[in-house]
Amino acid sequence: MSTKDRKQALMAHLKAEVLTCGLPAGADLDEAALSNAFDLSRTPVREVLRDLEAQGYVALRENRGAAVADLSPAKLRDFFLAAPMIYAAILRLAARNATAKQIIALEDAQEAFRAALRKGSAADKALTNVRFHEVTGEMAGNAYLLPSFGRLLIDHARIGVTFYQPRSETMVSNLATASDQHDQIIAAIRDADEERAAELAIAHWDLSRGVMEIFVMPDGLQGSLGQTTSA
Amino acid sequence: MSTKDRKQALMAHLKAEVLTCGLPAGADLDEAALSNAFDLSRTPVREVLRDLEAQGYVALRENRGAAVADLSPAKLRDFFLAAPMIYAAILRLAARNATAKQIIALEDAQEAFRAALRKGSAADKALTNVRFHEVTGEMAGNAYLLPSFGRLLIDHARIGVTFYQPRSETMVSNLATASDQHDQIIAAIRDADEERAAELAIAHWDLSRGVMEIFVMPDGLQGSLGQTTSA
DNA sequence: GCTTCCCAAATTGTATACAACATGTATTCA
DNA sequence: TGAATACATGTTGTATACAATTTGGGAAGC
Repeated sequence: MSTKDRKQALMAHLKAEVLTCGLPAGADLDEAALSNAFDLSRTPVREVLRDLEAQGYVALRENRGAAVADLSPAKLRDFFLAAPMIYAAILRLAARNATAKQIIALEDAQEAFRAALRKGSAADKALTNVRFHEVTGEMAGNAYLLPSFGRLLIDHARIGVTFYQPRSETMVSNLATASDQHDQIIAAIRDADEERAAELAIAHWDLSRGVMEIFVMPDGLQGSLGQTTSA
Repeated sequence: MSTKDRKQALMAHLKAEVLTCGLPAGADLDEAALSNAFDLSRTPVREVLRDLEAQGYVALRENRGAAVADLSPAKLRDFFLAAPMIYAAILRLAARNATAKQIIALEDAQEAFRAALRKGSAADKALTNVRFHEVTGEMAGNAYLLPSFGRLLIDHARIGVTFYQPRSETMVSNLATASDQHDQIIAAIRDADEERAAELAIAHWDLSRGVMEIFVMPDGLQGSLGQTTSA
């Protein structure tokens, strides 16, 4: 296994851990630990961390190492503002530009997502969902939109981790709806129907927004004031 | 002068050179040369180059060093597609969120731009113009839009270098119009008039588009077919 | 004369040693 | 007892040495 492979393995590992909140927002990353865990010297490890910072996965603090990018309320607000516009633009361009090979890749991604829904872990669901949207980004292929889209996908996945651990009937049905929307998105792209693709982007994102609202504003706990027992 | 300062100097130098096309698109960057020019070892130089890649200034090719990011026709097309949407969103958010201090910074940037128009070099004009728009980006302050906006600004500056070396009456008048639009943008932001700010974004960008069309499709050369003398 | 292959030189990528900085602890003095 | 400072420890940033890969030129073969 060459150093290049180990470097890519480190990259993939950290990406997956961040996306699935295996490494929660704000978690410190130790260069030395990563070095010997992946059998690399600190130099390439630091390069990987810089790359991940560029893509929005981690934050580097001067003389104080790397940490998983945080998700402050202010950042969530930014997310809600930017996501619909960017996503609609991405799907519109995807419908305009997708190649036959890319459409097959999208169908494959959707198949993997469905498989994860049936029998995968929460992490599998989050990662396969991200993969589906990444393919739409590749279809759009706009060098100026992709950096923003990538960052949206990262935090979309992290917020949605709750989504993929369905605790309520509503969430189970939301997951099924999301999968259906993926199918409709594929159809719109195959038909090169830009308007429909843009509409579906908004709809798909509205669904996620509902989930996120549950995440931010969960149902109040049962019980009277003064009760302090847990379970 | 500490190493940190020299590192920042290298960063600033390369950014300015790329923005003003002192280093043209595609130009190779030599790590070793930069190292002893700025009295740094190759390690921090490489880190700077990676940062610049993340921001869209340069491209790193596997085992073949860094080069100034190119400006292919395909990328220009991406630019024309994404710029109006992103820029309108940025100015809309700027009008919504700008603080008093930021408005002063924007006025200062505009003053510097005007000064450059009067008696600055083409590079000064390009850099002060970029600075003006960077301030609007800071005002918008949206973590998801800024990466895209930054890349647009880089290539906007590079395409516009021709713009800031006015060779024709049309271009001189365009420059004056651009400056006027900056003033109107400041006013819209000060009034927190989002709609007006978004309109001005489109108008300001349409002006630039005209310049770029001249850039891409200049007037045909005079002279008959078969002439081969130059000057 | 042209192509192909191989080697040398240069450049990029990695490892390690060293320097600078930050953090936590213990000791000392008020 | 409390606070402040000095020091020890660990972590980050930089320099340099080394390995691997690319590139250009020259010699050999067709």
